[in-house]
Amino acid sequence: MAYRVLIVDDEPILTELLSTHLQDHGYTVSVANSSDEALAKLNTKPNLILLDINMPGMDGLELCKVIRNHIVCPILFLTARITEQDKVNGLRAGGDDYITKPFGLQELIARIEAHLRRDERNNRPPEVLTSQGLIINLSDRKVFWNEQELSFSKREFDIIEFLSSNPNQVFDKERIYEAVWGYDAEGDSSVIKEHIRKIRAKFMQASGSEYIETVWGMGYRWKK
Amino acid sequence: MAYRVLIVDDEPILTELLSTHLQDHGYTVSVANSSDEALAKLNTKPNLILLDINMPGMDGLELCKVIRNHIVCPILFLTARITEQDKVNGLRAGGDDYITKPFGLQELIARIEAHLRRDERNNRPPEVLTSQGLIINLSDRKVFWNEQELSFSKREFDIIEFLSSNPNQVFDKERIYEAVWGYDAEGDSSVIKEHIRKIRAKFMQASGSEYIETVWGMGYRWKK
DNA sequence: GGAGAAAGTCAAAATTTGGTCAAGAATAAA
DNA sequence: TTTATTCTTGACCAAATTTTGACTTTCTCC
Repeated sequence: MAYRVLIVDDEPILTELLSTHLQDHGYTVSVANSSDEALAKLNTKPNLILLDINMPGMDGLELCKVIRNHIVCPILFLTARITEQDKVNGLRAGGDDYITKPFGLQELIARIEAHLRRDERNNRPPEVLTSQGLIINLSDRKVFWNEQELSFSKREFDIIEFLSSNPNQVFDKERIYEAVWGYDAEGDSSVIKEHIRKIRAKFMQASGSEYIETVWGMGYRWKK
Repeated sequence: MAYRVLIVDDEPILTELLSTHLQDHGYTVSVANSSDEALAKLNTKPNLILLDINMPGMDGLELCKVIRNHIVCPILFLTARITEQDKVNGLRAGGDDYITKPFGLQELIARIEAHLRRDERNNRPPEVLTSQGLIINLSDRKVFWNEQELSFSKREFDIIEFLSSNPNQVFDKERIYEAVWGYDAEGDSSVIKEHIRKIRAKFMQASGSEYIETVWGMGYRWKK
């Protein structure tokens, strides 16, 4: 899905140029040539906003504060001024970065990408990032080994989730059973060894590592 | 030291019954027949709270939230209701477990013990640091001599845990056996000398020190 | 020093535990 | 419905641990 960028600047020549360039790089672009227009176009829910500081009427700093009341996304100021005081004002207003005119289009793209990446990371659901290469995304319930996605059944993922969220701690089968099946579940906690076997097999095939360690007589632990 | 349990229920017959039963099992019990009384009795610093959900005035869920602002300990709800929604509400309010009326006293004791055990484990200081170089990590159940990890079986570790947590104190074999195997375990406490031998051998090989000292005719002590 | 009790040693037996497998039961998908 | 997937169970094996008992050593006290 393409990222949406909102460009706010009162110089049509510049906005046209930027718009074309960003579209060439795969972005979906909205353009606003005034503050009012910008506010009206917030409903496009941009992933990132490029904002000119010098505009007639409500200027970029003011606009930035207003925008912040509505949505959370990276806001990059486009500006000619670049005093220390300007930076402070911009950050106070809720901006994320400055790009001084004139700027290279390459640089602009690079900055935009950097901010989108960071934003994505911040808003990303909590992940357990274990040893390099392995990503366990708890809210999507997905596991990646490098680029490859490993598929686990519900119970399997539940066990992985519980153990990997408490790395290095040993949990006996009763405790795991209680955590995954529910404290009031009835049944034999020996099912766990079967699930553990399946989990290990999948990890082993993909990554060559088992991740779950047996502590004899005690239970299992997630080896980080 | 006996665990302290606070029972909060507006039915005197029930609280009386529970109180007696828990006392028989060695617990120190406080009883509150109302929410107000319960709050007043928090200063007994209970290790665990049994809380009736259905009470006049502030109900158990509300009370639970309030209690959570004061102390951290397992809170078990006593309840007749048991819908899925109730569980969610209870957990949201900060409860740890549900026990539905009517319940067996056996089960109650078992649940209480399970929670106390877990609580103790979670609140345990992460590691015992004995003489330089030796690290005994109780929650991970790992022992390090400098960088090297020493491996111990369950019983071995349990013995090390018990002794090293009470350094310099002498315990006779009966006492150690009771602490590690359980007060109601049957068997010959002479097994201990064999385990001690194994433990000593492992420590000796790695560190050149035995750590466990024999006090002739008395028992063993952890030499710090 | 010697008797007797307590602790240490050792190897083998007994038990417990975890891993594996196959098949049946339950659940979800088509 | 059929089909496929997942979950659970029980049996079996292998490995690791725990216990046992016979034996030796060490210590204490007379």
